[in-house]
Amino acid sequence: MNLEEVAKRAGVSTATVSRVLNNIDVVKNSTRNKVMRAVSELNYHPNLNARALAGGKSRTLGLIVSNLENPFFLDVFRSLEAEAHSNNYEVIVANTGYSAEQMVKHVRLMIGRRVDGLAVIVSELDPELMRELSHSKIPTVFYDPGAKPRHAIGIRVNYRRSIERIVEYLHAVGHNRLAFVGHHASLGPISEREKAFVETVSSYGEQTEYRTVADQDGFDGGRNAARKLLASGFEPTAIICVNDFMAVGVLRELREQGLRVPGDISVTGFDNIKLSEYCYPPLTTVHIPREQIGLMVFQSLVREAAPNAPGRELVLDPELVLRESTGAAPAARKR
Amino acid sequence: MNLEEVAKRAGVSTATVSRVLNNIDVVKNSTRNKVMRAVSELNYHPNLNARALAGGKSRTLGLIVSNLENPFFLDVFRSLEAEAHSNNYEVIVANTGYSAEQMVKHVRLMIGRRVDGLAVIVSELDPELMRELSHSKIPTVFYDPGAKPRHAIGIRVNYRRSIERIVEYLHAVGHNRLAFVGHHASLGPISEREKAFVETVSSYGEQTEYRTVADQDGFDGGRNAARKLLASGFEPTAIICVNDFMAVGVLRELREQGLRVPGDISVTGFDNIKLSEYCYPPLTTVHIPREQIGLMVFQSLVREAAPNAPGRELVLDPELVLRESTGAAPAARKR
DNA sequence: TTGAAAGCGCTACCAG
DNA sequence: CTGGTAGCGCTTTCAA
Repeated sequence: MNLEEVAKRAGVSTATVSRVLNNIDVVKNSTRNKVMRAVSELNYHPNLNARALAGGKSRTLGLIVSNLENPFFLDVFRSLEAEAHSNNYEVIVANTGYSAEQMVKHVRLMIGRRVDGLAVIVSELDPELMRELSHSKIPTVFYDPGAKPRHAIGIRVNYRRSIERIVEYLHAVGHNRLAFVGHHASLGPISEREKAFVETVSSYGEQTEYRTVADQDGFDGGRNAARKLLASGFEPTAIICVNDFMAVGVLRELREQGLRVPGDISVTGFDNIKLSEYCYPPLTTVHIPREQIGLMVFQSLVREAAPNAPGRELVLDPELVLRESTGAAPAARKR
Repeated sequence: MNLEEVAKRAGVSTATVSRVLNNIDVVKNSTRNKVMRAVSELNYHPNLNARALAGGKSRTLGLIVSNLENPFFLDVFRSLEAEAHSNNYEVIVANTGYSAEQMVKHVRLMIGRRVDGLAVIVSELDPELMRELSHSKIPTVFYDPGAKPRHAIGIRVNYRRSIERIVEYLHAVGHNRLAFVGHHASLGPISEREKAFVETVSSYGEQTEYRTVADQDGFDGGRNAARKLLASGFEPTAIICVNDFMAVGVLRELREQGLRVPGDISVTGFDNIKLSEYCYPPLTTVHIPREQIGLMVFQSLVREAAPNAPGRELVLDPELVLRESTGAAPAARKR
């Protein structure tokens, strides 16, 4: 089924059918109707591949994320998609699962598909790959939630400040043995959150101890991290998690070891995903506006968008959300 | 950047480049190397749209689901994708959010993309749409997790039996006021789980009371459902949820109303998503093997697959997973 | 307002 | 083993 058959049936040329299908309003109304009828009678669906090829654009955006299982990424996807849809764009998601191999593969796929824009929200960015990408001339947005934005695109979440607020708050209510739970992909120099943690805690001087652990992103990873932490002999009064997703895993391990939250240990998350309200106890966390991120990503990818060009630079400041997973440090506890 | 430029650079014809890129092993090794070099020097990425157009196939599968936020669907996606990848296929997901409009839109999009196969795992199947789809000649698998499989494709989860097992178990430990929490999309005649619930409970006769409620799929929906249920005056000894996702919402509402689980009320989920182990208390649920579903979907879509054709029909039987969210009915409680 | 025709980049068939 | 070339289905001038 193709344009030609439709054209034949409607008694017009393929050019005219194309015009009708693309809402080019030079077509006489009666002609348009004939075409429309033929289209529906034949149950015709334009071949998008041919369209993209001939037209040189796909009205499709690509989004590559590290872990769709983590609601943070899913939320960004949904928000990007919502914005895209209302601008008549589509978005294709790809999940790397933190694998560099998958990352390469999906980037190439996106290039192969000739997406009109690509958003890369991952932690495993390889410089070589970035070159390959920029070489492709596809408008791209990099956003590494575990690090500072690579290419200035006007989105900046102040992770450092967020962590500071968490630590300050905990310190204020008496916590002096803090632990940070990160995930592997956020280790190393790129981990803004972890760095911020270490620096902030260090600034309190000797009387405040800290430790960091890491495992995979996810429930299991959080649980393992907590287990390792507790097995290490360090007895934290509070555990700061790199995200809510892992925090839920941490909560479980604490529960199983008979530790009360926040009675014995306070726990904080990060992102403020829906689950952070529904887990037990509900998590104290930092709200990261995924909707805004999706919106900004769209706007920076699609030039034609940005209706009233809102400054292009948006710094998202932390908003601490206090819930039941945190409280005052246990008064007297052996060191 | 296209085949021709690569061909020119390598000093061969486009046909040869194409052969190399497609691993057609008639190419002399030295020639292949020249081409490979040109490809990487030019940072060439084949245009997949052109490829699909010319080749008549995309090696891409489409998957449409109701609610990616519900880990059940995400798991099916990941499993389908894993299987697809290992067979050199790609999969594109689309989320309807239970909206019929989105459903139509995405089906058309998939047809437009000329996917080589389409899996539709939703609750909002419209007969008209199904006609449109079958007209498109794209191999399709329908699988409605809330109903019985439409097109026999060899996957069948025995939902009825699963619900029966849950109810029997609860009844055996003394529960006699049961409630079912469903979601809107699973209402009506298509809701196998709800029907099974009603019928099973009814079979216990007068001494066992029951009620059903429904709300949106999700944490909030579960919570609302629980709230409505409790506000109705009915005092269930156990709440059977259509899936784990909603069950977590139910748990929260019970907690906020000061009801203990399972002390005052037992709660069950369905699917056995990861979260069911991590919520509090961990959910008694029924394990639904998403990995198998993804695998079967792939095999029924891609004929060339199914290496040792495993019978094509797989009935997945329920496996009850007992955890802490259920227990004996509270001994003496006012009716 | 409409039609004819030249590509878009690639595959696959036919020769050689 | 390699090249030439006819499409794949659609968009987009250019003319009429």
